[in-house]
Amino acid sequence: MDRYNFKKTESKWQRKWHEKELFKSELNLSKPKYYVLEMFPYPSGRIHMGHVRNYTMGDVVARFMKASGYNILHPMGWDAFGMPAENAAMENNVHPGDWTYENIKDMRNQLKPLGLSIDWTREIATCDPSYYGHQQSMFIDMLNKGLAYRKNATVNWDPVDKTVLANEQVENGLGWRSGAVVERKELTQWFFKISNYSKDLLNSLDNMPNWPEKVRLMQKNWIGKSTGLEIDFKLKNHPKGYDKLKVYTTRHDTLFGMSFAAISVDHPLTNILSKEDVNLAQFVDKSKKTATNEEAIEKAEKIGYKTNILVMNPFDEKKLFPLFVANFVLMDYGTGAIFGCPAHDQRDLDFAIKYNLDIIPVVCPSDTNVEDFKIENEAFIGPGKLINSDFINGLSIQDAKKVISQKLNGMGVGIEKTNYRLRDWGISRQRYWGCPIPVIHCNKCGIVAEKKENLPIELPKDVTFDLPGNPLNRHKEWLNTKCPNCGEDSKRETDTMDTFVDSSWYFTRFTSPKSQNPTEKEAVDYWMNVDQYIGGVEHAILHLLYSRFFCRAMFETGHVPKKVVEPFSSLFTQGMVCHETYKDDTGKWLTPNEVKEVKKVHKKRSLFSIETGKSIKVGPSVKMSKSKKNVIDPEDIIEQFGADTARWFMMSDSPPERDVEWTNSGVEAAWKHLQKVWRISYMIYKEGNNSEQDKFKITLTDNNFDNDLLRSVHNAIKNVTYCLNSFSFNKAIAYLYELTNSISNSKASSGAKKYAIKILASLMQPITPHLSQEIWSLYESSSFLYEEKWPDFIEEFLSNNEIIYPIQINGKKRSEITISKNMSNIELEKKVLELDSVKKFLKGLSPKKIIIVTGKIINVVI
RNA sequence: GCCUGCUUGGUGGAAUUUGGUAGACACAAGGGACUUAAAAUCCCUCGACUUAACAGUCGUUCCGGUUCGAGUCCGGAAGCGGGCACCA
Repeated sequence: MDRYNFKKTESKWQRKWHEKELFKSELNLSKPKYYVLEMFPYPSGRIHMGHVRNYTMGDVVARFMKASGYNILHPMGWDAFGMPAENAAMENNVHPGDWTYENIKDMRNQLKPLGLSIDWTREIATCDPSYYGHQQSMFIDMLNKGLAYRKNATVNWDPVDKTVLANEQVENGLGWRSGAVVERKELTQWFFKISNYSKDLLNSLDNMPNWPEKVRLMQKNWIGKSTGLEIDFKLKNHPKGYDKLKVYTTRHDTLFGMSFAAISVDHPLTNILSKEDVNLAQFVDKSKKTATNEEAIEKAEKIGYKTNILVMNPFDEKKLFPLFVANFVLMDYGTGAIFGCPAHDQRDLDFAIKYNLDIIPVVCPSDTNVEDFKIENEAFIGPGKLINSDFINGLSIQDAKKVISQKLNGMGVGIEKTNYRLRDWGISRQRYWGCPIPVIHCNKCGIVAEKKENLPIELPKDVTFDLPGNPLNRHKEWLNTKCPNCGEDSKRETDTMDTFVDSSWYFTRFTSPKSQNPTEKEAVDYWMNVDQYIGGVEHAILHLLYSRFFCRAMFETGHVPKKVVEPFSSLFTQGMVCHETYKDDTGKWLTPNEVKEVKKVHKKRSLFSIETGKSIKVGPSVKMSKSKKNVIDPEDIIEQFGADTARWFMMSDSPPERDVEWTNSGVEAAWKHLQKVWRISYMIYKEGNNSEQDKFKITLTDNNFDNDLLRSVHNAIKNVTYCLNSFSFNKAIAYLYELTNSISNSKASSGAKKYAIKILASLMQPITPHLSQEIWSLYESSSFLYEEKWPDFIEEFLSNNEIIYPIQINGKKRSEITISKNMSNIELEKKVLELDSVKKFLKGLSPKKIIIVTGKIINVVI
């Protein structure tokens, strides 16, 4: 018998599928559609195991839904703009475009041997002018609708390289190349008005049952709706024309616990004051030497600068509080100013202790005496009754808020406001390798959109990366242009778009990838929405939220129908692929290929370096990454074991939403199992004569071996179908193991086994398409299993007439009983009490209670 | 720091729906069959402790609660991971 030759078989079927254009999607209004999409990859040049896992999952879904009768769209593209290409350009003196397209070619070649059912005719790359030109056109539409605008924002500024840094390029507050202390710098930048949709983006989350709860929760918190009060505080010693300070608070009930106020270092008042106050200016400079990300700001020591300005309590203008400029007050949230109530806010408390400010408790927990209630190092944020608070004493927090709000409102200094944490989306990047923002700066007309007939504004090819900063700023020919409005000399915008813009609409472009417009009505109406979107949980907030916003903008500018405002009907977030880490005696990381394991002795593993022969320390299993060298190259695995083995292993064992650990033994087990499936398939094929399969009737007979096999087969169909529908690929595989073992141990007739093995091949097809097709073709030489219908299970074959009940005594399993299905509960109780194993515990007494959960369990309470 | 999730044998995990037999299915390990031998394959054992055996006690990160019954529900703690707006 032939050993299963995966190399020959896999390439044979891939070739045939390609020749038949099996995976090409056609719009067909008479058929229900199903759009499967995995998050498209960044073309780094090498696929990794995370890709294998992601794309196999999508492929399993696509093939399963195809068999279930849907018209499938399953495309692939490249998220091709971004920083790595520019870094490569700087390091290796290659053009980012050449580098990117070379990588795309390599990755496509690595992806294809996986045998994915992808329609490659729809492939797109976001760095292609035929893609980003449409993005520019939609930007202009958004500009005209007021959804794109300019305002000042802070960036990470490297004062040595004189360039803007991404957050990931800031390491411990220092620029990654120069090592200089990074500063915050203000630039005028382009923004999308996502804040227009805060409410809608939040509320719609409640109508998305097929998104993971945790993703929706994270987005809710990110959008961060709060209801509070905007209070105008009167100031004393204020600069001219600045007699009021607007503060937003959600805790106006604690107003009488106030002991200071603070404004952001970026607050307009700070700017005014620091012109007169050298020390304040220094403080501001010092505070701005932090990266722009929230984590750095939050973790930095909370410091403040006391100004001469005093803030008045609106109810008692004799009560005056110092105004600080503080580094932890964010200009982007609320009004950029707070009032501090140290007793009931941890940050305020830390600040008050540091600057020796009053700490007045104003909310007392109801189970504590006012005299005993003390605030020490921990602020009290729980519920309680108001104390030390004049006319609101004794009220609940809720009621106190109401009273304060009404009073201040009546005085004309307070207004209730709903606030969102969500900020407008800053899309400007001072970089070359991104989609150019299609506007022109004219001295006469100001900001003017490029004419649509001039799109795409292509990136100039002849650029160099030998100087810091954006090469577009140095490219005179590209930079200088005529104003589309008045024809005068003017300059192009040199900012390019955030790559999240590229990935915010690619899924709509797949529906008509070659259209002369961003989308094509008929195609986008038919194919959208994405029925199943699959990708990493690290995209839970930004990518997914931006896409939801962008689709709303596309709807308002007429590019998609209304339903597309929520483009992803179901979302699945998959876990990462992990591997052990290895370090040698010098602390250097080693790749799994550089390590050899000698046979275990008494469960102790010993590993040594192939190169030096010295022993190796095994570290924890973490996400595969180049830096820790714990990577397995999918190409090697496919070469050694074939795509089906890689696919099978990736889907087995770990549930898809969790991390999976790559182990050699796991892959080998997968490989052995697929060999076994082939072996028994081939043996069964050779058994008896092949017209015997026609003689086998799918019905219960007096052949009990056949009946048992039939039961196994139909249970497997039921379970595998259920598992594939619910993304439980690991469980589906467990059931496939079970069915394989049943067939292999069965003494059924050869006709029954032939029937069983064909079902097995069908059920395995989504996961191991090549092997399954090869088995299928033993019997059905001319048909593609991909196009065959999914098998249905037949209820009457699922079980026999007996049922086994476990019996508990006081909730502990002590015995079991086998009875016929239709026995009454009264009869059952009697039988149970007659059992020796039950009598033993009863000791002649009668039980207090017998609980029978039909079909599940019996509990005897003594 | 803030938001969010996860934790079950030596290992990955299973226990669907509304709380109902903890350890399915695999891996590793140990033993055996076949073989001159090896590879491959097949069979058996496999949470811990007690016991000659029957059987029993404990056991789902930890502490506490609800229940006839808790891996599952509630309250608290610890450990590990993801995100934090310019990585993609």
